[in-house]
Amino acid sequence: MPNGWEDIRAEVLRRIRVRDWPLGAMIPTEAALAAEFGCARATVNRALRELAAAGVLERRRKAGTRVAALPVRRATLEIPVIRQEVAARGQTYGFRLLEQTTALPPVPVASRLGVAAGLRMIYLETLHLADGQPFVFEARWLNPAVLPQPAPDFAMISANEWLVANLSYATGDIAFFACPASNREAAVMGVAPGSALLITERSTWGPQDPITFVRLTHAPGYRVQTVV
Amino acid sequence: MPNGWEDIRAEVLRRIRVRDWPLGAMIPTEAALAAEFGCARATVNRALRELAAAGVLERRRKAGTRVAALPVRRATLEIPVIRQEVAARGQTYGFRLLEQTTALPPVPVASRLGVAAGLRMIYLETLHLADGQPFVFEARWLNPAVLPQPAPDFAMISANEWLVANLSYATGDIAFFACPASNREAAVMGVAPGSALLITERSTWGPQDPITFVRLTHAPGYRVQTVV
DNA sequence: GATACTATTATGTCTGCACATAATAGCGCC
DNA sequence: GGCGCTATTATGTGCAGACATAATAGTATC
Repeated sequence: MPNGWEDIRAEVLRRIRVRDWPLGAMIPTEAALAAEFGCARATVNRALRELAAAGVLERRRKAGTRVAALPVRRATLEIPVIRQEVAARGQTYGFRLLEQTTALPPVPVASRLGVAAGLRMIYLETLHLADGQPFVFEARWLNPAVLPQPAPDFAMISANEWLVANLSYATGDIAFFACPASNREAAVMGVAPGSALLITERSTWGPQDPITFVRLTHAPGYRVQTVV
Repeated sequence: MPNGWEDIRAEVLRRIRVRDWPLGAMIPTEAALAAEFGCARATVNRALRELAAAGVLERRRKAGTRVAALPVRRATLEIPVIRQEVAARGQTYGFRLLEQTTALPPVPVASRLGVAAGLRMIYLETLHLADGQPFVFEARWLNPAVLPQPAPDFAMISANEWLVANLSYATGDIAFFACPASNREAAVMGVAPGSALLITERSTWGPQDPITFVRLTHAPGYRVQTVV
């Protein structure tokens, strides 16, 4: 009886699930659905737009709306600041700045970020601790141009957190993969060399400039968890 | 000049980035912004709603809209059918059904899915191939109640694909983690035991019943890639 | 038959208005 | 001061109508 956009979204989803509208099939126009449900076209539009954003429908002007033929699942990850992640587990957070230098980044890092070949960048190694145990090993290349003068003291506030608080809303990409622990990683994390570790790599760009490339080595057993 | 909702979204984002509106600060009301930009409140609403969905703003009725204090990055992963993933790399896809039995699932699987303790489920092992090389090893527990009669032949169509095509739009959760290759995984994937492998685990529920739990073991070097 | 233009059509967006809803702020009362 | 009710307010949603836009389908032309 209440025909809000969420009701319409639910009804459309139901018809897809019970194969009233099979995969790949066209569905009625917005105007037709609005007439059927007794609501404004804007309301149907809102419902269908949400479903299209979720990957359930495919819409094209003039062509109409069809049920996605091979639905692509879209999962959303939430990537909090590491301190928050540790706190959310009920553990106490700490970190140690292991190294800070300025150097030429390796070619893969420079090309990934798209910085000039000869640009010297800040290199930071930070170990994040949960209840005193190694939690994440952060190896970061940072574009010095994005830092204010004087530069923040990354021994006091972790680079991870400073960047989120001061250069947020940048764009970037993220990758996850598994990697055997290098000797350095093994020593820092306190695991055997060759152990299977989950790695997160992130590249981040600001409005104009590249900002940072970071490789996070997670402690064994770490899971990236998602709710669809 | 054109003050569409995307222009307003861009302008709001710009003001946040340049700290016109600092992290955690309240921003003007929809009505005020509509007056400033010379557009309808609905247009401002659309822009702010999108930014709230992206995690940039936090909105509460009556309380108003504020810039998120500690922005949580939200990354969206697209999880295609394995066949499509292989095809997208320009490789030829193939798969082999290694095993199909009916058995009691291990307790962790049963409890994760929330099925009755004594329910026998279908167990499938499928090896997905890219250009003939092992790409993903799929170990799946499947609720027999969701299958039609007669059951599909999972040697002809992979369980992965049949489920997407026939039981799509279910909900579930996804986890990624790194794991050393077991002897079985090492043998199937053709790698050394103990190699670092990326594992994906997915649990899926339909409207009423649990559907499936699947563990995907990815070939070495596999990356889960995201664009924010 | 091939190509270029045009009409049609479904979605995309905007406006201006209205009412619903949730949560705060203020008031009165004890 | 502390409690509970009420008024206010910002967002959430809805409607009807309008125009914009993109893409198809059809038509005219060569």
